[in-house]
Amino acid sequence: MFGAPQVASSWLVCYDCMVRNGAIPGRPLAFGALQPLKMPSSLPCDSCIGRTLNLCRPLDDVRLQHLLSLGGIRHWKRHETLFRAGDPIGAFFKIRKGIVAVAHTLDDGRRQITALRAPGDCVGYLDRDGRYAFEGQALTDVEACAFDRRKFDAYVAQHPDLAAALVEALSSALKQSGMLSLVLGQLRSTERVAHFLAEISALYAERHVSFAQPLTLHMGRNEIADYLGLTIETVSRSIGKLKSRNIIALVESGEVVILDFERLRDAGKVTG
Amino acid sequence: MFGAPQVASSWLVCYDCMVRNGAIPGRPLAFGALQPLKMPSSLPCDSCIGRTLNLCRPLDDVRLQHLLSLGGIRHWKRHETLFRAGDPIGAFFKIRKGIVAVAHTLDDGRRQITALRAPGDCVGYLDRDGRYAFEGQALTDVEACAFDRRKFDAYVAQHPDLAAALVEALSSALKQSGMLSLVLGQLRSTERVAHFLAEISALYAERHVSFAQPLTLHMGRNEIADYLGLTIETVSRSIGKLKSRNIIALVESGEVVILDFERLRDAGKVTG
DNA sequence: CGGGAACTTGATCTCGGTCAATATTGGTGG
DNA sequence: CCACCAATATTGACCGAGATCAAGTTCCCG
Repeated sequence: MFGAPQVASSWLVCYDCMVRNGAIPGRPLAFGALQPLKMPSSLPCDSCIGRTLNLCRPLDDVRLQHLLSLGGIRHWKRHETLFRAGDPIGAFFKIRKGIVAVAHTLDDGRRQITALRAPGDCVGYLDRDGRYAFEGQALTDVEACAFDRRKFDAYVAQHPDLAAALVEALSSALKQSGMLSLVLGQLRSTERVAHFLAEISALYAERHVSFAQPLTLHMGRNEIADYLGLTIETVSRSIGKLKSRNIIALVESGEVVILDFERLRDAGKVTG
Repeated sequence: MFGAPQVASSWLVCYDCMVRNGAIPGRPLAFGALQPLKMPSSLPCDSCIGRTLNLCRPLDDVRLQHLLSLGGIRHWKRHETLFRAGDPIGAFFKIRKGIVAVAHTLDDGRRQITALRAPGDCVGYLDRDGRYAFEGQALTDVEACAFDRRKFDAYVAQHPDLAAALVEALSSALKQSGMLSLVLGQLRSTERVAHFLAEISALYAERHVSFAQPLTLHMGRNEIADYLGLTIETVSRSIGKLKSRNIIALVESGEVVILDFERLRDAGKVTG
């Protein structure tokens, strides 16, 4: 998908940069103004950082030297942990493939997923006294660039365009987080589930995780429940209600077909 | 005393900068390393911007010229609106005095306060298509620096230290927002109220809004309810429970005395 | 097939919402 | 300073959405 893995001098471009340039999954990429980046494929591409800044452009030698020292690409399997709340911060991550849940767990086991992050997003940036404020868990198999936090911060300090992109990313995350508070504080169970389905659908389409119906949720009922502040039983029942109203349908293997997008958005109230 | 024209060259320092330098309310300030800033008192001080960057230092002439064009200080009374969700973004605000609620209201009237902002914090930065994503309402009389958003963004682009501070501020806000999601999604009513009281107490102490017991909440029951995703009756009952457990006490005029900070934190679960 | 995990469905209970009745506070004018 | 009234807070009775507990059912993978 990113071109053949040619060890030492291949293309290496972020998923979201790819998307921005009109890539169609399974088809060869046409990058227009972009030029090939000469660097090992196991290292973060300029666009991985650049998108943290919405930039996608060739490297000069100096910048390349910096990049080589920042970090590299890593992989996680579904349900594995990228980082744990309270652990000393080592790296922060820019997702290339897969979905990551940012969550927090109470002593008694209650757990709240506070955000879902898709390709192009960053996770693991928030800290408290040098430790992760939340935990990051892979909801699917995940590929991400792992940046050494201190080196990255130093790098950002020298590249104002990167800082601007970081501000943009954080703003977007903060807006989404506020919307989640609205959902958790004000919506009824079925409204929450409807909102979730609409949100997931829009997110996956935007980030090219899933491209069409039927929609693969990539989340079990317990994960949906932890995201929406409900129990798995209530999630199941709410899905049942939406199904009986002919707003959605469940296809074999648990995938979801949205039959009436208009009414789904309507049932979800929050349009954000 | 010295006959100097006070109008155009008075001190002007952010509340939080003041606090950082050990100011005691009602007492003359002792600023230590700080030097007086020469600028009209109706304009934002360097530290208003600088703190957006944790800086507090004298201006050079060039920087002053920029500052003069960015915006000025404005005032709002309790319950007035700083900005409305959906309105085109004009300014963003750095609070000097008072408390601001960031909120979102659904068509049917349900309302969620998604954040509380105190002196030193910024509000009105989040947008959606050039419009405010949330509304900002004064919970007390408020004094804030209003910055023209476009000019400010341009200014930030030229001052990397400012961008870094903005990243810091947004990170902090995002962390708090995640904690609110945890509260709204997982805590029971009395736990939420306990958490709220502990949070408010810490916030006010840290930002020198209130300095001691009894604690003035600056929020009515309906505002607490909108923040915690509860009803005013439930808030009232939860306060009653904490009172009957001798964790808090209510003094005349509705102020709160925290009798047992340990048990209050404990009842609030989330320590963030 | 068989067995375990995930999902659905049903019965019951409980917390918090709703509706309603006071009680208290705060502001205004006499 | 007090009387009055509106706004806000407390308290009570009742109800319902969603949690909890408990079976079933389907799906998946060896």
